[in-house]
Amino acid sequence: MPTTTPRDRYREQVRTEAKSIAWEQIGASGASGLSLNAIAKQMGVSGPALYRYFAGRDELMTELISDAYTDIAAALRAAAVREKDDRKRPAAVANGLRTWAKRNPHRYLLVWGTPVPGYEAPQTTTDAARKAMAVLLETFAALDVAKGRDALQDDALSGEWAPGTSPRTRRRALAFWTRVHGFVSLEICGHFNGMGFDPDALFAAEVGTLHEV
Amino acid sequence: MPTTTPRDRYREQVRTEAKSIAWEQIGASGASGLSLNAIAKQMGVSGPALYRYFAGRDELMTELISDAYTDIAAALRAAAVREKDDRKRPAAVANGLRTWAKRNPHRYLLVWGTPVPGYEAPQTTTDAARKAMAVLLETFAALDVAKGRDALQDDALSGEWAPGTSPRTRRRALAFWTRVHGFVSLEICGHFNGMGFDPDALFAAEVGTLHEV
DNA sequence: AAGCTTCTGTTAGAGGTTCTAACAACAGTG
DNA sequence: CACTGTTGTTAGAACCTCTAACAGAAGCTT
Repeated sequence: MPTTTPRDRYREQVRTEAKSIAWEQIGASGASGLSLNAIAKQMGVSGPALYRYFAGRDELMTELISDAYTDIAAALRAAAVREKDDRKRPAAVANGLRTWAKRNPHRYLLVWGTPVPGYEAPQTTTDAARKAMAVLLETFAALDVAKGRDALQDDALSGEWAPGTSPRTRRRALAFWTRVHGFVSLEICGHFNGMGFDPDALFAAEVGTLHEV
Repeated sequence: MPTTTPRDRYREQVRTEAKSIAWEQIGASGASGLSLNAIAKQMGVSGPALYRYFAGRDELMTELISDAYTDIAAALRAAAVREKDDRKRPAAVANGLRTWAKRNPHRYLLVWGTPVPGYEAPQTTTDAARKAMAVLLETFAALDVAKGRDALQDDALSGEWAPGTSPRTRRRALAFWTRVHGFVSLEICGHFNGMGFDPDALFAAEVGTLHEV
C-alpha cells in the first residue's frame, strides 16, 4: 500500500507545476525551446533545484511525451464512445483526433512528429499506443460483416499490434491512422497555408473514403 | 552578367562544405543538435568565423530546408518522368517519394515534419513547393478522362495552388500527398516499429486505393 | 608597384543553456 | 533531542549563439 506522505504530495505537486509550465514554453517556442532553467526561474526557484525532480531535460521531455500519448488515447476513446452509431463512429473518431490535434498541436507533434533525440519510450507510452490502436481496431471491428476477402494477403498486416482481429479490420485501422495522421500533421504544421483550398472539405472527403477500403 | 570572382567561388565552396557537415550533424543528432560552432570546429576554423558566411543558425537552417525542398521536388519529377505509362505513374511517384524519404529521413522531416521555430520560408522554398505539387497535378491530370463529377463541391479544393486543373485532379493530388505523407512520416519516425505488420504491404495497398478516389 | 578597400579570420566576452559538486537549511522519524 | 533524508542554495565546468574589436590577406584602383 503506497501511503502518500506530505512530502510525496508536495513532490508530485512541484512536478505537476513544472510540467504545466513546460507545456506553456513548448506552446510558445516549440520543443527545442524547452529549458529546465527557464522553468525553474518562472517557478521562482533557482536553476538546479529542478534537478531534484527530474534527472534532466530528457527525462522531463520523455514524461511530457508520455502524458501527451495518454491524452491522445483518451481523446480517441472519448470520441468513440460518444458516437453510438457504429457506421458513423469512424468519422467521429477522425474528427475527434483532428480536433484534439488542432487544440494541442505541440502535444500531437511531440507524439507523432519528428522524434526528439534523447527520448526513449517507456512502458507507459507503449501501453498508451496500444490503447489508441485498440480504439481504432474496435471501431472497425464493429463494422466487420463478412464481405469477401481483402485484396491483401490475409496475414500481411497481422502482428502483435492487433491480435484476434480480421484482416479487413487491420487494414482499415491502418488506413485510418496513416491517412488521418497525414492530413492532420500537414494541417497543424501549416503546410496547407497559402494553397487556398478548403481543408474541411478535403478532410471530410478523406474520411468518407475510409468506408471503401 | 554575374561574373564569379575567385573570392565568390571560395565563398561558395566554404558555404557548401559547411552545409554538408551540417547534414552530417543533423543525421547524427537531429535538427536540434545542429551547432554552428561544432561545424566550424570540424572545418578546422574557429567559432565565429562561420558568421561571415551565415547570418546565424536560423539562416543556415533555412537554407538547409530550402535545399531539401528542392531535392524533394527533383526526386518527384525524376520518378514521374521515369515511368512512361500514365496509369502506373502515380504509384511510381509514390514509391519514389517513399524511397527518397527513407534514404534522407532528416531532410524529409525538416521539410514536412515538425516546423523549426526560427524558420521563415523564403521565395525559393515556395517555388520548390509549387514544383512538387505540379508533379502531382500533372500526374493525375494525365488520367483525367471525363468520368462524372466528384462527390465534392467542384470548387472546394480549388485555389492558387492548382490553377487550371480539374476538381478530380486536385482531389487526387491532395489525397496522394496527405496519404503518402502520413505513411512515410510515420514509417521514418519509427512509429511502425514493434507493431509487427509488413509496411510494404500496407504501402502498396494504400497506393492502390489512389486510383479509386 | 603602392595604396586603399574589402573580405576573412582571430580572440575576448556577454549571456544563455545543461548538469555536477559542495554546502546550508529544512522536514520527518526514532 | 538528535539523526537522517530531502530540498534548496551557490559555484563552476563545458557547451551553445552571437557581437565587438582587431590583425592580416586578397583584390582593385591609381
